[in-house]
Amino acid sequence: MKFRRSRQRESILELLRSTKTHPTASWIYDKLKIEFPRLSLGTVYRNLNILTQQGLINKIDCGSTFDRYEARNHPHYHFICEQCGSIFDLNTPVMKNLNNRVSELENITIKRHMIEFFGLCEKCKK
Amino acid sequence: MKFRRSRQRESILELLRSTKTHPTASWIYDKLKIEFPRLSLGTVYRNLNILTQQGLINKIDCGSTFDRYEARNHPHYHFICEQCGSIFDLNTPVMKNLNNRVSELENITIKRHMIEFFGLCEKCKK
DNA sequence: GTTCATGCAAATCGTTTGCACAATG
DNA sequence: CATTGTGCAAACGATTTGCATGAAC
Repeated sequence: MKFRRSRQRESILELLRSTKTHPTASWIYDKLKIEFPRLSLGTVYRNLNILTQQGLINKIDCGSTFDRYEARNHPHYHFICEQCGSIFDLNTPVMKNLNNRVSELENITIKRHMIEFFGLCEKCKK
Repeated sequence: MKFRRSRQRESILELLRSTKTHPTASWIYDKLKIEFPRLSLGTVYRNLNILTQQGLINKIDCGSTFDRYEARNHPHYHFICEQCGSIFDLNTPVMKNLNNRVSELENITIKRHMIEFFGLCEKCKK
């Protein structure tokens, strides 16, 4: 796939680079509506996908478009297969002191954390 | 809010407790359709929300129903405010050896990981 | 018998897509 | 001029909700 330049896409990238927040598509749409009065949300989504493909921006996701549930038993981390999307519980011990360590470093109060590890599961590795 | 018991809700909890997978609502729906032929997806969703409220199950999420984007610069972790949903980049150094450590422990190949810390941000703390 | 839960269908919301036209190289 | 990007509107898929009926306490 070959990409051409477009003023819309360049403005989206510029806008994302200029902010420390983690915008949603509609936030971007609202901002750029001033520069491009005829802009459509579809264009924003299309360009966000292209920029992600190009590795110029990151989409913050958990590896699934579905809500997923689990019966709470004990704290644990997750391993998510990048190919098939399966989620596995890990036995790796939870870092209990991590919240406190980071709280001190950042000067905020952290109550909990989640870690997702990504890679290929047994089946997809073959 | 007061909750009554319902056979549907109890079966959903039982099902979630009996599996090591991380089911979606429709997977649960399919399984329970045998026991409750008139079951509706709405009921599954309602009960999943109630069970989550009661703390009996976990919903695996990243703190946002919107896709969020950021311009990639350097690896970092995220802090997410449990109240307002804001996402902040942390300066805490990334644990480069974590992938390898966990890979050895679990005997799988981990390529990357994400950490989200949760708590209350400056504004919401007040 | 009052309140909560259910089934059903319609509505909602974020995101994607088909199409005709405009912009890029 | 061949191809990619745009705006617009319709479609999509996961989740939620309104309503009349049924179950729980």
